[in-house]
Amino acid sequence: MKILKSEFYLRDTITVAKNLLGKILIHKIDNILVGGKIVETEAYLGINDKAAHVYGGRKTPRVMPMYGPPGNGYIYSIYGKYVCLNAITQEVGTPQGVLIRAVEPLIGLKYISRFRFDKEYNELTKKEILNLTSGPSKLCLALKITKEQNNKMLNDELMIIENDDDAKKLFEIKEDLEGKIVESKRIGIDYAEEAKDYLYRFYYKDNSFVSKKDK
DNA sequence: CCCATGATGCCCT
DNA sequence: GGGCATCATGGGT
Repeated sequence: MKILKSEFYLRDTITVAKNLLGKILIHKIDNILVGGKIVETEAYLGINDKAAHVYGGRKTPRVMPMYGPPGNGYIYSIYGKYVCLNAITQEVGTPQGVLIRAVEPLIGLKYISRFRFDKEYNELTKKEILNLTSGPSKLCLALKITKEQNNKMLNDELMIIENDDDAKKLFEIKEDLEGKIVESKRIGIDYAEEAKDYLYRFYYKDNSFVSKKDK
């Protein structure tokens, strides 16, 4: 199992956002594993990006994990009851990152369905299956990602690994549903003026767990 | 299917 | 006190 190293995240953030597609997000909780393949991401380009939490160089307690090392995890709470996960890019002091917006559930489906809908996987409706991890906060609920993991490197309990032959075999990853990478506008940032139109969202055209597709 | 709306609490001003 | 990198629900089509 090859965990992505700091160097992976020490590249320009757009490149990292695109290259995170296809990688596998895994959460190890005691003795169980849950995880999925990343199928949708968004890049947030730091202090000059009006959509970013650190726009203008803000250094409030909430956003400090963004100033951490490449490969750090930034998990923030939003709308009262949800959280979202970012993988931090660039060197210490340069606060950029990639929001993980959707994954395809693969590992520990039994636990994922329990965490998300408190049901057995084979009792889920088709709609519920598609709703397991098709959004930035849905995937956190499904993989039991909480602020416990905030400001920790993504190479331990919460980690992102290569989707290589090893992983495919180990986790019995079947035929990949991907298609081309689509570049699109970021979601939920209407306040960001001209930055709201930047094409900083990336997703697999043919994957059904993407949160929102363009026409 | 699509769209509109309310929930809900932390974080910042 | 206002805003928020969201989600679930309910009604119309």
